Amino acid sequence: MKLSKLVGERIKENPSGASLKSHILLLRAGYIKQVSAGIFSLLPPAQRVNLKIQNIIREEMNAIGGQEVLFPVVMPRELWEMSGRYTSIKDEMVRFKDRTGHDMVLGMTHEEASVHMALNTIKSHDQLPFMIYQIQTKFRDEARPRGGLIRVREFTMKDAYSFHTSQEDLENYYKKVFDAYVRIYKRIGFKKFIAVKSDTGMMGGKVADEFMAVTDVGEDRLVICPHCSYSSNMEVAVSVKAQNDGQIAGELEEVFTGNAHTIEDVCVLLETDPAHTAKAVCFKTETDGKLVVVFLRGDYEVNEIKLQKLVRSELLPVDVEEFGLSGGNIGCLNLHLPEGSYVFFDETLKGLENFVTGANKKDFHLKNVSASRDLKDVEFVDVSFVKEGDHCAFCGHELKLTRGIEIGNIFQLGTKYTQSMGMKVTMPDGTTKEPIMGCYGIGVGRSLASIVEEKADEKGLVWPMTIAPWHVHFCPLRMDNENVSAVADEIYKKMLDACIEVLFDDRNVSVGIKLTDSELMGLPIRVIISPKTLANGQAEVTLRESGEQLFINLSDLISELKVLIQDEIDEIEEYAKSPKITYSEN
RNA sequence: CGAGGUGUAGCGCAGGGGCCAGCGCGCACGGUUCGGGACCGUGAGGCCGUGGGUUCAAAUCCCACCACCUCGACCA
Repeated sequence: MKLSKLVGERIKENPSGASLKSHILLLRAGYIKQVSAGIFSLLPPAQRVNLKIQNIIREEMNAIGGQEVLFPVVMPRELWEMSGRYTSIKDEMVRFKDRTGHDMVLGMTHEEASVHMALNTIKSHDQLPFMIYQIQTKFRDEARPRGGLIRVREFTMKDAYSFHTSQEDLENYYKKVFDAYVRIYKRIGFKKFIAVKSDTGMMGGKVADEFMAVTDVGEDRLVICPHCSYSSNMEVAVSVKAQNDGQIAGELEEVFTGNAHTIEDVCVLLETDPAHTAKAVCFKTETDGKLVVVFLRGDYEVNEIKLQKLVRSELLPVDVEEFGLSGGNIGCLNLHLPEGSYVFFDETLKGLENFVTGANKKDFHLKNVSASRDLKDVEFVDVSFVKEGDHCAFCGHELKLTRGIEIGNIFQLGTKYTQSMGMKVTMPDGTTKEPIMGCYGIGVGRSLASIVEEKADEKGLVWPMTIAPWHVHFCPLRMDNENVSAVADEIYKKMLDACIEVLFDDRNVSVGIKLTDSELMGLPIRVIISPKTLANGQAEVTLRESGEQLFINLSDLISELKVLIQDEIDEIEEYAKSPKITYSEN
């Protein structure tokens, strides 16, 4: 490809409104162009990366028996009503009417379509297990797209669906997919990625793992044990909470605290610290409007996802006065709640002595409360977030908190969709059974952006050889020089003949522009010729990632480049074969 | 959906009732340079986000809307 004809432009100044490295560099290097909020066009270089990532995914999916299919983007309402998701999913799904007035939706995931494909065509246990997958555009009307390709509304996703006759068979296959995912991310070039336990959310099902590109700019908070294999999304992470010190409490005492309602104010007033308070956090259930009160140690936060599982409902904010409570003075003793209310005591209160809590009376708090004395009959549950300093629930080591971008996920779905859509297969004993499903997603564009986050430097993009849009950036300096331009044309032709993927900067522009553009675009190998190098019959070869520079005789250039390219690819493939990340039950 | 912000040339921005709407980069043409975003000259490029109002006069003031960005809520 000749750079003079490449669609897109390199820009010098940082685009306004972009703050993430991947967003800024992909814009500046001419890889992406925004069309609307969360909607982007991929320019030729980005599409080449996109296709290479897709091919890696395709190879690994095929290698574990996946059958590639293509589901429709537009689906009728009825298909989504079969699973109940036409109503359970809200504004995130785009709906519209076709010309006859029929309700249609844009596909944001394809569980329904995958069951539909198998429905009535798969009839016997003998045809299971199988896995079908597609690589296709999804549209999710995200409330707030952000970060360039990190969080978008329209995106390319690989989604796969497997069908099994037993939970055991699903679990075995699930591990295979897990390993395939590890290989995929390694082949793409990721070094900093991990698998974490996650919430199953609207997909339903029990077990779910997410693959995370570890980065400070990630949207998800992660909990990792540096000692054992435990790693989890903060949403569902468990831990041994910070120890309570067990100091002896004195007599219960009611104290006037007036306008001090927040934990901070109360602590200042009573000269204590948040770790010696029990705060109340209140919600209302979405389903039936019941009050939910959670007590937890003042320095912890409520994990609403854990809480939602306990009350089996979404949670809404609540005005506690409406339930006759005194906001800011709710405490865990002598609490009188309306019939049917939920009250939970978080495990952070277990063993807590000598603490402060609301007195359930306007303007008053209780001092010297003791869990062992005053909360004797209480059952403690885990509804709090893991906090810095907590310890691993499995090995006791201190946990680390970090952040990540979700670049893929795998779910054990169960029978939610086969059951609701009536898919059954005949078993050997003549009975029928609803197949048990797994589903497995990878965000292609998000993976592309995440690898940029991991590898790009202050000069620009840095592509791993396996997904680079072109392997070689051929950059002759002084194209006004007749010798240079003649030799350049010749070398370019030889590169093409040798099937080297090359971007040829054929422009007659200044050296600075050529060099900075090449660094910005991030191709792994840069080949320079100039009057200087030609005087020695050489080309200068620079490796983008390491900056390593070598001079190669023109006569050996093509063969040397092929070796450099192949070595780099081999190294990544070799790395992909040794999975350091393995599936863990915890 | 909540809070804040921004819309002026392809990009980054200035101008905030009155003359012809500007600067830098980029683009086109000519010339000189050229191994780290060179320089000189000439030129093209604007519904000042949209609609309504105030005024003799609006890019500028007022109202509404739209779009986009940031933070939060939400997120298979």
